[in-house]
Amino acid sequence: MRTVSIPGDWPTTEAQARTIQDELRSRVVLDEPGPAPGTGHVTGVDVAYDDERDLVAAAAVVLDAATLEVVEEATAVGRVSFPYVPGLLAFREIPTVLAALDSLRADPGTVVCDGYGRAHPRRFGLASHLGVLTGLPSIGVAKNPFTFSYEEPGTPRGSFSPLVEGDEEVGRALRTQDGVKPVFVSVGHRVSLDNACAHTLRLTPRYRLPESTRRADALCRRALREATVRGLPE
DNA sequence: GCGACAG
DNA sequence: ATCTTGTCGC
Repeated sequence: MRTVSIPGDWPTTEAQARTIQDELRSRVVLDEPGPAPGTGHVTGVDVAYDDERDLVAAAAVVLDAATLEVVEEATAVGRVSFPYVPGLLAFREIPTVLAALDSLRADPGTVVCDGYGRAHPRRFGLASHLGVLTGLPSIGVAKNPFTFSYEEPGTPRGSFSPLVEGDEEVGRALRTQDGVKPVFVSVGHRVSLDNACAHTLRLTPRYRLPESTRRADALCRRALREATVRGLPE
């Protein structure tokens, strides 16, 4: 497990963080379809917190996109780098997630985030931010619609409806299991919305949430427990 | 001004 | 996210 510190130039205020989002947003690539779903690698990333001890643990789990078998795992722990503010989640998660991704030997392929990409107040959620910083194709799969609205998709798995703000489509509410609450898919970087949904469906043969995020969730919690016991150096 | 609000 | 018991179901 790698240990990371907060970058020296990390934003301190919400205003600074929003300015960074506004600057980086222009680097998002939206006109690439991305890797064909079911080929290559897919990497789930997730983060767990211990606010008491000011600790954050991240995990990156690389899966074979065809078989969903684990190819490689990596974790990192550090100090919490930003408070939770809706719309600024990325500043809380990114340093540790990047460290976990960096310590991977395998090609991450497409990165699947637990949160949003384009479905964001400034169209630059965690998945977009991570995509721009790494250059990797990325998508966001969130458990909640946040401030966006949607019509209930049909009951069968695979049904979807647009996730909208006003008349702008920012993502999709996608049913990944029959009759189960949909997940909210949005594009991060270098992946089309159609392919983002296709990836999500391939990653959900059995459960509501993608195998990638389920694996990453379990792993970062384990990493947090170990870090809590051992503590962080210095 | 008040409430809502990814994780 | 995290705090938390039991409970229903495969």
